[in-house]
Amino acid sequence: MNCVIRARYEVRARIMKALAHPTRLFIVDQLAERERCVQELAEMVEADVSTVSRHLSQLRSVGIIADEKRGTQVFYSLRVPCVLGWQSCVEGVLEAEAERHTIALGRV
Amino acid sequence: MNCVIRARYEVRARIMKALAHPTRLFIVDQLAERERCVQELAEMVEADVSTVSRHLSQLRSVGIIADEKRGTQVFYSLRVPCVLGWQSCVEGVLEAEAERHTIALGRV
DNA sequence: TGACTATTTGGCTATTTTGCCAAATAGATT
DNA sequence: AATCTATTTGGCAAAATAGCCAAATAGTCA
Repeated sequence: MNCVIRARYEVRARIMKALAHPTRLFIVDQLAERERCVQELAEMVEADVSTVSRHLSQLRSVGIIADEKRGTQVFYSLRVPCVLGWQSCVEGVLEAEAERHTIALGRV
Repeated sequence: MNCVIRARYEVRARIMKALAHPTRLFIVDQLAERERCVQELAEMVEADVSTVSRHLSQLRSVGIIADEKRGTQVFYSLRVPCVLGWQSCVEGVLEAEAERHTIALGRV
């Protein structure tokens, strides 16, 4: 794998990594519904505001969400809704996995 | 976020995380073409065979790839091809990000 | 059986990630 | 200006991840 190819996969991995956390996946789902400010999300996930701020920062740094400051609050919104489409595939992975176990058990 | 909801997002995150690594994304792409054995992939990514074996183990543990032993070799193949579809969205994220920078620069 | 090959696993270190607290920053209000 | 609120950032410790070497395992073939 040469240098330029590797760089391409590193960029992709960075985007995947930004989503690869339960709290961040939850946040993306919430932002799909409507924009939210930091403390609102912090209450929902029951984590420190600073922790949520860092999660949001990660999502924003790869461009998945957008931020807009209004007054003292910062409202975050989903910039790239197609990430929601991944979920159906994730469910597919889970189904395939369940099926595999069924087959494995069936063979006993 | 209650317990059962959290558990659901943790499962999803585990699947995302399995893909959130440049080497593993590369491997998935290669397996989309055709099945490969461990050493074949190790040569391609220029990493230790044991390292690649562990990457494959992660992908298999969440059900994304399948393994089949034939002789002394183990052939891996892509079980859930829909993960390939994520790439077009990843490209979309990158484009949105590029556009954001363009606008930002344009406003200077 | 014994040697050989392919893969996995144990053990280790280095690096990254996570989450909290405390402090800093930015904007609004009096 | 002083204060108050919302958010971000510095710093830290705990946990997870990555990669390599060496050793163990599983299968093949003489």
